[in-house]
Amino acid sequence: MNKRYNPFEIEAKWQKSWEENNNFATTNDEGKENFYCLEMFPYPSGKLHTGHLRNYTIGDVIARYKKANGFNVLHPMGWDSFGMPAENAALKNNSSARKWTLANIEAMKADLRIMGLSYDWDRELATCKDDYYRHQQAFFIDMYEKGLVYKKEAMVNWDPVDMTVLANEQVIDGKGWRSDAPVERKMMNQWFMNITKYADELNDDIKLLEDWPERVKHMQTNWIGKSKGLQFKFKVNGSSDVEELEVYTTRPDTLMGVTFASVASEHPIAKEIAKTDAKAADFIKECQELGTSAVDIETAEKKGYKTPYTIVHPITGEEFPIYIANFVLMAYGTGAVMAVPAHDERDNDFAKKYDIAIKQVIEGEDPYGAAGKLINSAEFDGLEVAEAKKAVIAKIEGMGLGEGTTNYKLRDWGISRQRYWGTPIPFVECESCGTVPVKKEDLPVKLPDEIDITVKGNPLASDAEFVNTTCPNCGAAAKRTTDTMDTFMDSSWYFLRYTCPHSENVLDLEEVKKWMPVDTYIGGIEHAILHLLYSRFITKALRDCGYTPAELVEPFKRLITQGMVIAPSFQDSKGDYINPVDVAEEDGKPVHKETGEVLKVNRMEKMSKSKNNGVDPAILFEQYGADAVRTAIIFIAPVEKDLEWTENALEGCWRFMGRFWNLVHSTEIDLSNEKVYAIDELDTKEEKALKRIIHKTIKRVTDDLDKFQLNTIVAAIMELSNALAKVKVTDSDKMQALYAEGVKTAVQLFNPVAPHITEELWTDMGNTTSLTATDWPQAQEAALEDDEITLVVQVNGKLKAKLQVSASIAKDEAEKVALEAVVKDTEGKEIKKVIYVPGRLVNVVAV
RNA sequence: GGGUGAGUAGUCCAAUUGGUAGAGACAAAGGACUUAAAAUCCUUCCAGUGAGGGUUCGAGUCCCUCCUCACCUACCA
Repeated sequence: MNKRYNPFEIEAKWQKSWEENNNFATTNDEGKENFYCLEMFPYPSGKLHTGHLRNYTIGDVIARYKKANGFNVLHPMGWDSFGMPAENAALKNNSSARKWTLANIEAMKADLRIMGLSYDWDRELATCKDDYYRHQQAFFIDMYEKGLVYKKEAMVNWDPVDMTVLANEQVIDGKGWRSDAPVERKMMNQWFMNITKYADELNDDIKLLEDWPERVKHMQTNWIGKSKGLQFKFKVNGSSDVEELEVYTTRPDTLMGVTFASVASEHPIAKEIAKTDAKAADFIKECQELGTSAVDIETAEKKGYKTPYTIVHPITGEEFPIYIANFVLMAYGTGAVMAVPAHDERDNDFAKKYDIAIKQVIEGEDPYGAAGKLINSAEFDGLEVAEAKKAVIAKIEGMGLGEGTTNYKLRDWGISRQRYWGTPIPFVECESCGTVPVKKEDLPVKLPDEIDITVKGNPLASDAEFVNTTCPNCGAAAKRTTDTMDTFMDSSWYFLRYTCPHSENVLDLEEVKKWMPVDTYIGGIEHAILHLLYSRFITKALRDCGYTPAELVEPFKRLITQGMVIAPSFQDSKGDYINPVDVAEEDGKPVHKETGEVLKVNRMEKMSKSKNNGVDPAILFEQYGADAVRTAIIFIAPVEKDLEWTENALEGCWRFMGRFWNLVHSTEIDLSNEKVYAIDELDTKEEKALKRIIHKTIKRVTDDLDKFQLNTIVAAIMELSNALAKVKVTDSDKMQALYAEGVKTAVQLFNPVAPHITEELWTDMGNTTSLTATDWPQAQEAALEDDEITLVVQVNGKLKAKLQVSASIAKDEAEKVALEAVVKDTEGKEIKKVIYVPGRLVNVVAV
């Protein structure tokens, strides 16, 4: 046979064939186990980037592998298709967010098709379509009725020119990103999800996530930020209106060391004082003008204002001043702190600055550590910190001033967005009935397909047809809620909907039971906190609304967080970033292809638009075909590590494709030979060695796939391929039969990574069924064992000799030959000990 | 400041989980083929595992200290 490798032809051919034969429809075979393989669905920006490429290739390898291993595999894809970019694009192009989004979906779907991914497209969903979001509206109403959704006043970033609410990332240096107007802080009525109600469960269940990366679990834990402490009230002197100040502390043991209190600038006490105290008002204003960016916070000086109010120590009755302090957060705890300068670094700095007393109450060298015995603490003297915490809490509880509590950093989730392109919140504002949910049978509250997006503020609010309705309760004229939902809501349950995308109900309980939890969820580390936390929350909330089975506590069994795709960036003398496609190498230096200018090379960093260091996957496919690109993506780096993109590595994979192709197409050996010899039927060393390589490769590839060590499977297949390439038509018949067996095996093993070339070769070898319907090869145990091993002989841990011995060598015999081999090295020494590791080595300890 | 992870040939990466540091690839050099080049094939070269200490018969792997880098998080009381 002599046929040239033409990836473009065969890839298109097989993609068409898989589609026509519906090869990746989710199967439901009885007696097969189910496997749910999911990659994070993309935002349809219109273009595939290398991050997607990596994500979906990894997922596809797993899905195809599981399918070959006899699982019913659910491997769906869809679109996270609401969100601001569509509105921005509509504004820019004077077109429609919907049309733009749908066109992008089609464009990206075409790109995905070129990658040769094994999706069940019948389950495709798009969050911007009402057959998806209507169900989200339905359970949102249920959650409202269960108290998991509520409205409250909350601070937002308000752009006074565009008359719109801005997300934090749209505020740049305190100004609106588009209007450039100074952003105002404004209280607005907003919708919230009561995620804090689940804080404890979300925190506890992290321990169930055995197959999640540790660091993601840490991030989740830190984000939830559970702490135990004491919340209690000080009596306040100096005011007729304020009688007490409630504080939260994680260090109740230091209560006796309190010498002042500090409150946030937004604290009611601060506001109270500001009414009559101009200096206090000024100070509060100053605090609020301070930016909230990380840099501002880092550089800001810690400042305070001493108020005329004092707290009364609950045990000693002493009075201490209350300060308004610019570093106290209203959002955490009670917005007020009992300050213990002897044992808290920040309080210490503050006390020194304002000349406040410092009272040490714990012995020991490290004042900020939490160990030691209490001193200067009256009745608590002599207690260890842990005991003292309990004692103080008990004391304060006994006095009726407060109680031991648990506190979380986690805040309730504000989901209101004053924008058009999102899921409408299905509520109506009625003058007489208030906030009323839309009746379920009237869902969906449909987002207008076309809308005047150029109006200031939320376009929905200007759409009379959308806004004006009747009250579901009393029938009177009423107005719809015009807020839409945070897109994180859309992505917090899509994985459930995939199990039953055509169901008339929110979810089909049986299907959810069948497929959930997701067996492997693959995505970028950037979603380690919010998306995963919200998804975990919504899964639990849906369970409590009866939509999912009670036993489904966590949505994702195994989480794979892929690393970023990184590349160096290039800059010319003007500082402009030059894309790698325009860079050539001359004398080891990067130069601009057109101008010839030598470019500055920056360090490796994530491919991004701003650094113009990304490569366009479409170009790669055009040049190398999907199989080579997929292989390179898998081969270059382990899944969870950053992938340093180089064209050279891709070229290497391209060359490998050619060599692999030649195993079938430039050999005289008969590949239709189906005779498979067992290891003990083989005669020569070479035959046995090749047999072993074949079966060891099966084992290695299989084991590595099970461990998600995907880069090494490519290396193993290359090794097998290299070994096979050495076989000649002049070799023995058995050798030639082994060649056929080996090539067949290699094709099967390589299929999850490079599905097109393997299908083609499989067919060319005379097979009539698709590889997608072929079982994974099984390693023959007998062929995994060597009959000879290299026995390493060490003296005092240092390598001295290597001996070829029988694999079944006995301990005594091994030690005997080893000692003989190192006679010279042990001469005149006393042999103290001989260590024997079966099948590996003998270590002689001699002094 | 806190947390997490990672440092192995010139480069990307392996190493049976405490047992010969090298599987695979890139790059480089030489050779074969070619009128020539590309492609292809063959051959060769290169580290003692970031530094130091410890445990052990034996450490890339475990423990401690330090350095560098990356990511996350941050006035969280």
